[in-house]
Amino acid sequence: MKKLDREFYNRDSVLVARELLGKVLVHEIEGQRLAVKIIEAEAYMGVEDKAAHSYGGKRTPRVEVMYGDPGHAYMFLIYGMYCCFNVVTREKGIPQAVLIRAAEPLEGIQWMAQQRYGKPYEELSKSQLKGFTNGPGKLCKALSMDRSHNGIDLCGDQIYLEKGTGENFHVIATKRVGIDYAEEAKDYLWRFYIEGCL
DNA sequence: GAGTGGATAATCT
DNA sequence: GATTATCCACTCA
Repeated sequence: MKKLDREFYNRDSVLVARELLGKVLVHEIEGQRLAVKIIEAEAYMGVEDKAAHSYGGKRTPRVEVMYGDPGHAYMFLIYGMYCCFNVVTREKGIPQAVLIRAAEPLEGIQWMAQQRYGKPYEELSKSQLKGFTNGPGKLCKALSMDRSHNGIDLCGDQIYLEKGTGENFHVIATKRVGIDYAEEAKDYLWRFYIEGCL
C-alpha cells in the first residue's frame, strides 16, 4: 500500500479533509501495526476560522506546529484527559489543519482493546463497542497517541497514511459540531463523513 | 433509547 | 488563576 506524499497535504484543507475519508491511518508501535480507516474528518481553516486555535493569526507555542510544513501531526489536549489527532495542511506559515474525528479499526483491534479497556475485544460491553473509535478522544486512546507525537512527520515510518482500498462510498458534507462558540463559522460545511458509518 | 452531570490538566492571560 | 471542550456511567421512561 502506498503512503500519501507531502504534496497531498499541501492543498486546501477542505479538499484534504474530504479526500482523507476512506484513507488508512497507520501507527506502528512496538512492532505492532495499528490501522484504521478514516470515516470522519473536519477542516480547520486557520486565521479565518473562529473554531481553529490559530484563528486571527494567533500564535502560541501550542499551535506552532500548524504554522510549519504540511504532512505533520498536530496533537492537542482537550478536557485535560483526551487528545485529538490533526493533520497539518498548507505550506509553511499558513496554520491550517484537518481534525480526524472518527475511524474504523482495520488491524490490531485486539491491541487497541487492551489499550483502551485492558481486556480482549470480545469482552467489551455494547457501549464500549459502539464508542470504540467514533470520537476524537477515543480514537487517540485506541491508537495510543498522545502529545508526545505532536509534530511527528506523517511521511515517516511511525505514523503515516495509506491510500485506501479504493472502494466506493458516499461522502456527506455537514456542519461541524461542538463549536457553538465559533459564531458564523459553525455553519460552514467543513465536516465530512462516509455515509452509513455512523 | 434519550438525557444529564461529573471528571481532568495543559494552555493562555 | 481562568479557560477550555469529550467521554462515560448513571438515571428515567
